[in-house]
Amino acid sequence: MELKFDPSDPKYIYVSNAEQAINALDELKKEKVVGIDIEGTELDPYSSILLTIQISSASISYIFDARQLNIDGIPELKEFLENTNTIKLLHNGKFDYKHIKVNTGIETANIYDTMLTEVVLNAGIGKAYYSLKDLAKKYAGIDLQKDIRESFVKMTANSRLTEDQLKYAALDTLIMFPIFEEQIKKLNKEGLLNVAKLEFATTRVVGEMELKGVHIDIEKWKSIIHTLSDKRDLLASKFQESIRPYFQSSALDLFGNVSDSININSQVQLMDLFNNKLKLNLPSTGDALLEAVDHPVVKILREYRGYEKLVSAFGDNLLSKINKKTKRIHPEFNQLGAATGRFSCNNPNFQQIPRNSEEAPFRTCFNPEKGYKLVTADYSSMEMRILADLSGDAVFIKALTDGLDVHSYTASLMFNLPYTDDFKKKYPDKRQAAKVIGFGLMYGMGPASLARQIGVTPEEGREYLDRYFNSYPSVKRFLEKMARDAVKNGWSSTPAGRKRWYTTPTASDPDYKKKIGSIERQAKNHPIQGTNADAVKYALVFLQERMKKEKVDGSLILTVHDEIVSEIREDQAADWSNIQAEEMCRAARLFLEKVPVVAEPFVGDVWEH
DNA sequence: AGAGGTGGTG
DNA sequence: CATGCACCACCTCT
Repeated sequence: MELKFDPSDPKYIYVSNAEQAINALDELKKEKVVGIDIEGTELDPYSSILLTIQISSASISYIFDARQLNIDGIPELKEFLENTNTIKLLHNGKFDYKHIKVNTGIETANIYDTMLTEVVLNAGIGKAYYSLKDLAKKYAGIDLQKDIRESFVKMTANSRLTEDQLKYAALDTLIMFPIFEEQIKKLNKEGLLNVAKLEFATTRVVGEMELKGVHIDIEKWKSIIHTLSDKRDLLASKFQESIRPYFQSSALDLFGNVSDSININSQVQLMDLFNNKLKLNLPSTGDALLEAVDHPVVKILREYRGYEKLVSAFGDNLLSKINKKTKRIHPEFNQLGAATGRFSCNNPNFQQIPRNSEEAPFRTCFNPEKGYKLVTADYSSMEMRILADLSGDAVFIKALTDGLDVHSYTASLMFNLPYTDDFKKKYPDKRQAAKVIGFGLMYGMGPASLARQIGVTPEEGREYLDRYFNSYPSVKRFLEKMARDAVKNGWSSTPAGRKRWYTTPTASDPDYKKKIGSIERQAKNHPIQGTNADAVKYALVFLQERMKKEKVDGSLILTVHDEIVSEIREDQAADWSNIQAEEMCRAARLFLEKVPVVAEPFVGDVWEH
């Protein structure tokens, strides 16, 4: 591969007035592909000063000084960045998209993202080697020096950029060309071009979602946490009292209070208490085990843990994430957070906020801005529908098409009972067993854990599985084929073409069977979970386009695996809720043709459904 | 700093 | 022989 630039002395032109900008854009308009990067003073787009926008051809980078230029007075720049003709190479384009949008209002379009591409090309393997520095090394053999990046933090609205800073800024755009060339070849070879395009389209939507953030009722949140932490503290004291007899010393602390005998949060100290003092002989302190232990100390601990979990994981920390400028929380969405193609979320993780309960109605604290509503829609039993469709099982599909209560119907097949409207009431245990299998199979569950969950012997668990598979023979064939192919090929794929790779163990590996088993389970799950993810991503893209087209005053704000939440102006919310469900179904139907797809919309003043 | 345990979500 | 997918946050301990 031939480089069109000198990594040690990259060519650039510094652009600081309108005339230079227009000349630069005239040159750039001739290119089919450009590289784009920004430099700013901070990671948070709302508090960062945008210093430069670098746009480059394969050989020269134009460094637009965003502080010197009156960007509103150069409509050519907006036209260029928003055009859909020029391919814009970016690395983690979501970041640049957000900074450019907040600082200039420009919505960068037609993104090719070198980072997302690398993750798509390596899903399931080689975790966390996706920085621009890694890719420069891997694809062009170039060592990028990143230490200059820190110097941008100290910049102000007036300070001059140094030669070193400008060269660094230029190189970050130029370096993406050789990476792009090589990645495109791989995308084509692996049939991943369409998946990559889906990710590129999604990344702008995710950028907008992160910029919008989520509104929170701070007082309500504080009040819930306050109540929960009081209860927790009370239980902690009760715990210490109840174990004191087992400890000899009751030392006083500096303030004359009786000090705690053990740290209630330490599993080491709990194990000592359980086994040496209480003689309970427990292998661990997990709740699944403690559930079956009939001892007052254990009962208090379990109750304590319930509150401790909520207070520590969802307490004050979440409030510290409220953005000073926007007064909203801006969680970070990683659109390729899971090897299956699913999103993950952090800072904070909105995908693990507890579901509303009487005592801890956390989700009701997330509400719309005044004059707006939250519109929530989730796919109904999506993964089950995917399994039915992909396996092509005629009986399973018919049950879904006829709108039956699938778990009851499955149980009726398994146990040779008539399917009736009151089946759930008449045979709750049988229905429950069918339900557990229905879900467990999608994770590659075996007879032992099935038996554990429904409280039967392993032999009976095996029999239940057989009965299930006899009812839906194609499901069995489908899952086994997924497992077999993944072990044979070293990868699995969703119908959309999204791949996940596996590191197959060598025959001499002592854990060979265990590892193969793990691959088989992952491969059974991947097309199911991955297709759900593919559908949600298409839905996000469709929804964003539709919102713009219909001039709806609102934003997408959250996605939680099979759910999408938007914040919509009051008078438009009802209509939009139907559109949202409709677009989600349209997205899913790209992959599911044999089963009906259902998305249930809900309009409300808080996050719930 | 990183691992392991525990537990919240879909 | 063992055998449930995908995450992230907080805690303790080394």
